[in-house]
Amino acid sequence: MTSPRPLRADAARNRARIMTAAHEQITEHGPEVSMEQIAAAAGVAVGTLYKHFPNKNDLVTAVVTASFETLADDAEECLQRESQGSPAMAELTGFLSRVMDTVAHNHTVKAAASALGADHAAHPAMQEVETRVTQALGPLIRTAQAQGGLRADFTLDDLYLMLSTLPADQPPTARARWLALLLTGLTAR
Amino acid sequence: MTSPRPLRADAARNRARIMTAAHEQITEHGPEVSMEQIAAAAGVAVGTLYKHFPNKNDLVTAVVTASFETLADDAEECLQRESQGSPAMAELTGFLSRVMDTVAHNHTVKAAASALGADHAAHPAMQEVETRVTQALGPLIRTAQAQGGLRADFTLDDLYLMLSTLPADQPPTARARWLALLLTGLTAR
DNA sequence: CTACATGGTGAAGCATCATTCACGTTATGG
DNA sequence: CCATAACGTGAATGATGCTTCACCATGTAG
Repeated sequence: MTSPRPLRADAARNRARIMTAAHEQITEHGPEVSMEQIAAAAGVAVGTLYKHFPNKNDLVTAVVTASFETLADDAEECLQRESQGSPAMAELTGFLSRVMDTVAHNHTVKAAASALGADHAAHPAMQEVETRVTQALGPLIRTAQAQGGLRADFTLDDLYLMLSTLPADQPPTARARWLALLLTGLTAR
Repeated sequence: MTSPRPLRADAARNRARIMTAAHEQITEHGPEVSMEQIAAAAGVAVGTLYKHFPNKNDLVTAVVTASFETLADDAEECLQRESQGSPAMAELTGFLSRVMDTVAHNHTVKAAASALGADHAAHPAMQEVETRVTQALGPLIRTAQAQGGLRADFTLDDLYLMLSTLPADQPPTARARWLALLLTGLTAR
């Protein structure tokens, strides 16, 4: 269903190079890097990019979706640790804090984080990964509330809201302060 | 010091038209509107824009700085009302709330709000207006703390930080929720 | 009323980009 | 080793946008 033909050897290699290069370039310069620049970084010609992706938007989406998985992995590890005795609230704040710091110098994850909670109706791949995040973070939130660390009315949407407003271009001290202020509001009384 | 020559009549008229049109266009479409579009909206030719502003950036800055004044006015009115008996904390939250809602459909004020607290070393005009905001909001913060509504360690920089991370592209309910969560954290215990 | 500085015009110059395509290359099955 | 489908190439195309400039128009001082 996915692959009628196995994809030629060099084609597969180039595709991987393109993904890697695109990821690096977008991470560093944001989604507005030119196709030329991505091609150069990948060591291929522009035309090759279009042999693998119909247009720039699809390439960017592919890259963002892929690094989206990073977030899902992190979230699942949080749930994992929680099941081994770590306090749920600590895992949640750790997650938030890590994402915030990553987003500060990683445009790809920044795009991924602000895509969370948005309706990516068009991109089923994103839909799937978001489900992973949801299934990890949802239980974590409920546990944190049961354990009494997190205010009872806090929802997953609230978390996504926070992720979408992370102060990416602030200095580390300001970011830390931002998180601290918010956390005060999230703590159960 | 400011005007060696009084500026010709039609020139003054056009300058005003340009500012108005630029403001409207930037407010609606963001700072990335083309000079062509601004010129069209102002009813002048592109070249005329450059007779009044050396380049696009300077025009945008002028517009943003001007609508910056809106924020300063609002802040000063808050201080005014406070001095007439209104609770300082209420004025602060009102200010935050109004700015948040404005920013949601006004790209100009959005730019102005996120410029607050940044070091606009190059633009003395912005510097001045920021001083107005600072001198209105600073006392308001201190009063709110003295009256016991605002947490004691809250600073002006914190407020600027919040203003720079306002959730502009979220629906009204999400925005309200965001503010509510935040305010819980800002309230004195 | 006139001279001319000041202001206005918009086509043209440049850059930057995304995207295409006619053509050359190469992996791979037979 | 060959045939050929798959792949790679990069100059060309067309869109968009900022900025400039040679020329025209007009407000205004005298």
